[in-house]
Amino acid sequence: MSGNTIQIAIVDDHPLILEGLQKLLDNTPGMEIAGCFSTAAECLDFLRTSYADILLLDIGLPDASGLDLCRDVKTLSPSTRILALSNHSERSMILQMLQQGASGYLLKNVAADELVRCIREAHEGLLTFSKAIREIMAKPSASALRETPQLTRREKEILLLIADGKTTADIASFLHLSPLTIETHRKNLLQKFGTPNVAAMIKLAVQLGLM
Amino acid sequence: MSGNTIQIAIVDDHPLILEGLQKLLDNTPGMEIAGCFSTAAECLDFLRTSYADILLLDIGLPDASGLDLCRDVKTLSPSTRILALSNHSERSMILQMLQQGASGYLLKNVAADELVRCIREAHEGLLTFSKAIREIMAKPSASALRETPQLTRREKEILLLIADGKTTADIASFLHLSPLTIETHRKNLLQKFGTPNVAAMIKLAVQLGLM
DNA sequence: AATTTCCTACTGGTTTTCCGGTAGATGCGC
DNA sequence: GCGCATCTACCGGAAAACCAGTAGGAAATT
Repeated sequence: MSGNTIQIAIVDDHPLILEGLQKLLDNTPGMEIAGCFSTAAECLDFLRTSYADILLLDIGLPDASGLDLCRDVKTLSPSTRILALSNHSERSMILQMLQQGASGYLLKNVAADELVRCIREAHEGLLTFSKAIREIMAKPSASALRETPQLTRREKEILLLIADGKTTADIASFLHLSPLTIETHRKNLLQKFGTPNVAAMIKLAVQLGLM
Repeated sequence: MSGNTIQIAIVDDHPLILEGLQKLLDNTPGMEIAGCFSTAAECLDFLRTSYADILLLDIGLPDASGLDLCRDVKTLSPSTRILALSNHSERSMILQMLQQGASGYLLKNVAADELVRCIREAHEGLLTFSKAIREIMAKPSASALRETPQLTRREKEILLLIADGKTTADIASFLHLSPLTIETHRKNLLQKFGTPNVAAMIKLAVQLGLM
């Protein structure tokens, strides 16, 4: 697989960036470009037959979302470390890429030496970020500060059970309560979240980290 | 607020750890212990009247979940940087703490100099982790590799609308399709996710990063 | 050309949720 | 002791979701 040089694949639909990265990394000792692609499909094709230690992945590709591609790459080649490259820096996107198995996240305005450092760290099996990202992530996010409905103990308990796919009757017998009681709690939950039905409520609850 | 020394608060229900941290940090130049607490309630009380630059937060407290406390602290004192301290190192917990606004995550077996480094970095407004955590996070997670159901374009589209709280009728008129068609898609979605109802499906979908 | 997948649409029936109330018991804080 | 929040429980009815099928046409793949 990997010799003593780090094999790097790059996927980015912007030709200039692709060229720039290619030149930079080819002239860096210990690193080697294994392939350059401008679409998700090409990139996945490559990984079906060849190997890369690191994949620099532009998450703004035209033919697939960064999240999908990240997941697909990890399925195809779990040991390839993915470094996400992006122009935007929304916390939620960063967190989602990490959830999908990315090993790091860099803004595209990253300095050359910082990029090289991040590739090295990712190759050593470490999570890594450019400094700008570390600053953004350490700031309290608006979404984290979004007021979470104040739930009672019972309500939290029932919320979890609902999210597990239990029906009112299931929950009632599980908690040894009347189904009517559970219905009341369910009703209050929907009201507190301000959502019209459980689908929207569960989405909100998961995004707020309540599960 | 903060002078030239970093004001540190600690909350941990394990007396030994509390003592150890206290001794260590009090003997570190540039750092000062602002308060030590063994329960979430005490900690929140303190923050209502006093200030800390950094809060070392044990996420295994008896009287509140780490996530709840993190959220409450951030609401009470948004500029306090939270460093999560924990014995367990599940990816999902780490991601959730970050979502709630934590500035870093350390395992309790962290070395003294690493702890000091992390506190300094967090105080500078940077996201920071102990090395063990960076290793764990860079590994492909089981949950990320959990096979995501293969959804068609239509199904993804409808999944998002369902998660937004739209009813079958809403979606049908929005997409100019028969409600019966939407029902079929909904049914297929439930089957592909293997969930008994939308509540469980939406939870899974959000956790898989599909939203 | 043949096969598979996807999108569309339907039948008919059961279960569950959703909505609008009301209301007694308990425990907690002021 | 009084108020407030919480937990419990109920009614009746409308709306929506859920289940188990069938089926034709379009599009992509082989």
